[in-house]
Amino acid sequence: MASAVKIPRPRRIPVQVANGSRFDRRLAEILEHATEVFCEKGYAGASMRDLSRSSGMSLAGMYYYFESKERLLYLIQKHTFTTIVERLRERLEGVSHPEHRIRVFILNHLQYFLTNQKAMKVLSHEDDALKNGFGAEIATMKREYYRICRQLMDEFKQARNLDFSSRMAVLSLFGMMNWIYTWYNPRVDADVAELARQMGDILLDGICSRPKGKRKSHN
Amino acid sequence: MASAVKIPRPRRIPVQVANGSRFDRRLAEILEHATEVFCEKGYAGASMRDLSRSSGMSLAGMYYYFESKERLLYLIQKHTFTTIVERLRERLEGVSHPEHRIRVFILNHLQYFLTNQKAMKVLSHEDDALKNGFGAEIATMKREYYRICRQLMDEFKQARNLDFSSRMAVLSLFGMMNWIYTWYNPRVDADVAELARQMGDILLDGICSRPKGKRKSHN
DNA sequence: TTATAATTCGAACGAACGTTCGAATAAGCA
DNA sequence: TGCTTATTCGAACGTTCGTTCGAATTATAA
Repeated sequence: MASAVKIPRPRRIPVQVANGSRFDRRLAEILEHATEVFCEKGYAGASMRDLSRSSGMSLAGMYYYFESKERLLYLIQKHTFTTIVERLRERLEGVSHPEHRIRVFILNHLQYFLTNQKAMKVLSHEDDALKNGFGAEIATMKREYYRICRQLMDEFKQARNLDFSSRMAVLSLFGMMNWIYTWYNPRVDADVAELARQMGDILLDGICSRPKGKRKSHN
Repeated sequence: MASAVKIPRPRRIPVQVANGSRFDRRLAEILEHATEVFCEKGYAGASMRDLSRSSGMSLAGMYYYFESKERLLYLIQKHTFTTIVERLRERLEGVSHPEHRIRVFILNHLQYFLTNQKAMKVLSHEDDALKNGFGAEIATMKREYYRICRQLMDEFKQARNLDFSSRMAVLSLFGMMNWIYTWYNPRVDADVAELARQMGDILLDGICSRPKGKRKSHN
């Protein structure tokens, strides 16, 4: 028998093996806890030791599930984004009225934002923490999400024969919605549906009151 | 002659001695460069070595001007806030028409935001990086700024006999305005004055279309 | 010039960082 | 039961972190 020769282990092949495997479930748990910590301390401010403590796993053990802290953030952001876009597509399916479609968009965004407040804060707050490859993919998803909203806005504009900057309207809407994590307090503020309605009102009435070719004077 | 006895130096008394002294000017320079670095890397992500490199001063030399990295962030945020509120007060002085007063607020905010984009990003992005004492003071200034805007909104509401949530209106407005640092591109987007006008239109028309006691139906 | 105060810096401190390694344990299947 | 693979971990790695110290340098005023 030959003396024991060290065979190099094939490390870290998995990353996403089966669907709902033990590995996947544990990884999902870690992502959930990590999201909370990233939300509280920010990406750079959260140490791997913080993250391991929060999910009750040893520091070294974490690296069995992902190869770096950056990759962990990437996994969180990707999962968050994928989910929100997926839900949006489902909800838009049966709705054809342009105004309703925008209202569906707003409701979906706010609903997801408020039930996954931590994840969304991480997503909107740490959007430039990822370098090169990772960052580019997330940025693409973000652009796609913007594109969807922009298209809804254009359809609305055309249907009503209105004249306003879709870009401004979409970006203002995102601003209103994404800022919510800084102030929302369930004991003071209305529920999601009412909030979505109010923001929809502000936006839609705001852009509606300037019909094509006319300019309201402000004196 | 007595042997040389070390007299403990009175370290770090200054912090803000005279107005426009050499010390103050150099400190202002450091703050300016540090703002840029904080903006790019975030508070936690920017190291004291990054900060010292950016202002061309040695690492140790920085500590002559402030006693900790946290205090440096505090100085930046305080200066930014003080300036923006100061300018706002000046500009509101001669204006009495409620709608105009809100438009002045928006213009002032956006103007300061776009000319001091970096500082404002640091201000809105790192608002929970400061601990306890420092954080509390900045939070107070923020509340005061919110209060001013809220009051303008209430006056407008009363003057026009409207019915809407001032809180929602103010926070939506802040959202629209503060989100701007994520998208503004001077080569694509309108100038500040036009931008302020458009955001003012969206907000004011949006909240105006629901007169007291009435509810527009959305079908 | 000389004495004093203001400013700057190289070098180092201990602590915390992200990551790695090989051994130890648990799970799954024969 | 044993064998194999999947999972977990303590201990350590080299680096970088924020901060400090005392000495060196520069400005100020006599």
